[in-house]
Amino acid sequence: MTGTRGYHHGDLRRVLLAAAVRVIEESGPAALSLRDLARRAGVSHAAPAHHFGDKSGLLTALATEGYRLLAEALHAAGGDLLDRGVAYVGFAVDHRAHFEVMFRPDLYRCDAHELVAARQRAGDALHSGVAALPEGRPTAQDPQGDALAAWSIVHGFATLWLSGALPPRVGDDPRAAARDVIHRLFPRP
Amino acid sequence: MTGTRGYHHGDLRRVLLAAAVRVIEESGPAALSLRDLARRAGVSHAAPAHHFGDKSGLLTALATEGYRLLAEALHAAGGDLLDRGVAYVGFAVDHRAHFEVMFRPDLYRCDAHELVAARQRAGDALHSGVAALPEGRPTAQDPQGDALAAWSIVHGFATLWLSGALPPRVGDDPRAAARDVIHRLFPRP
DNA sequence: TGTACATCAGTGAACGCGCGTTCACTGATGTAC
DNA sequence: TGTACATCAGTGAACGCGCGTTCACTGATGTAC
Repeated sequence: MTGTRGYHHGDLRRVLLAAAVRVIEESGPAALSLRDLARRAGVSHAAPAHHFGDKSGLLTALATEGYRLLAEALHAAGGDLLDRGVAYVGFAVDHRAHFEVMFRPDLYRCDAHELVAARQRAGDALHSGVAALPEGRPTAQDPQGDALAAWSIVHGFATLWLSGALPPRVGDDPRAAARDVIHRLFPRP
Repeated sequence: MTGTRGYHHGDLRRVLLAAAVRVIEESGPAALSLRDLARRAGVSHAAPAHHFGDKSGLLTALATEGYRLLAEALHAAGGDLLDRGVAYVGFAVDHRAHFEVMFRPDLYRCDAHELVAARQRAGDALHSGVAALPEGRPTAQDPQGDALAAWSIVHGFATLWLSGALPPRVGDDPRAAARDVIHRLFPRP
């Protein structure tokens, strides 16, 4: 809050996570170092270890936060599958650092309790959208197959968008472009 | 060929690239170091610089090789879009190190001449599959939209598969699972 | 209201490590004559 | 067939750097009495 701070930072954990997001957005997770984060937070280089133990502890916290944010975003999008798909892409674009770390299980501890729970909740939100598809569709007898196809197409679009591999023709509105792509998988009558 | 080698290695460039593939498959591109590659090749640590200049030079060569292999794989799959999609996923699974580097443009020099050419050829192979779709389809008036959707769904499936995010239920045959997923995007009459 | 004490967050010096890069060198190979 | 020379691939010692980790410490905060 105030410019000067005392011996105790007060909010260091949150500040370190925010700094990590900034670093990853700029240079990717490989460029992350605890010393650099401490420098950015204006704190001694040994301080981060107090909160996260080590680097993979910090990334575990970041991935957990990411799964929570994703679950929230999916729920906020409502029950329609198309909207949920767009929300998935929107999450990836708005939180690219979280998104990138979440799908790099080698970077963090995948079996951490809080992380497992958050991931489960996000997965449920993903699947319950497919259950809401109109009945009488050709593939209605295999909703899990539909869920996998839906996940693939939104995840692929988001990944390609973030890597900058898409041609300029696609435009600069990821949500609109994603909506069109998803619509081809689940056409409306 | 023989166990002993003289002062000159003879095939160091190729051996270094192969070692890089192994390292990336084991630990990801972040774990790559020129000194480690030299060690694995049984060569002094300064030798790699002779062939690649620096690390991003080596990764540029690796990405270029990747785009060449992808273009080959797509052409070898024939003209059918479904088969090309399956081939894309097969390439990603069989050459995960190449695949991973190719879509991390921050790791290499994207404007290198050979790389640009190879990427162009792979992109053409991807698009010409969509052109071969049967006419009279609902979205036939927008083949570029179809191409983007197809690319998204195969890229997403491949990425999810490689990251280990897919549930066990999907099985252990990525090509078969990919075929089913792509089929939902382009159903056969 | 005041004092004593436990707890916790952050400090700063020290360590060893692997890395990339540089540079003068040396051994092997090929070519010209 | 032999010699001289240019070229190139690989060597090995040296450098400085940023990193993670450890550890005894110190300052701030909260609680018990």
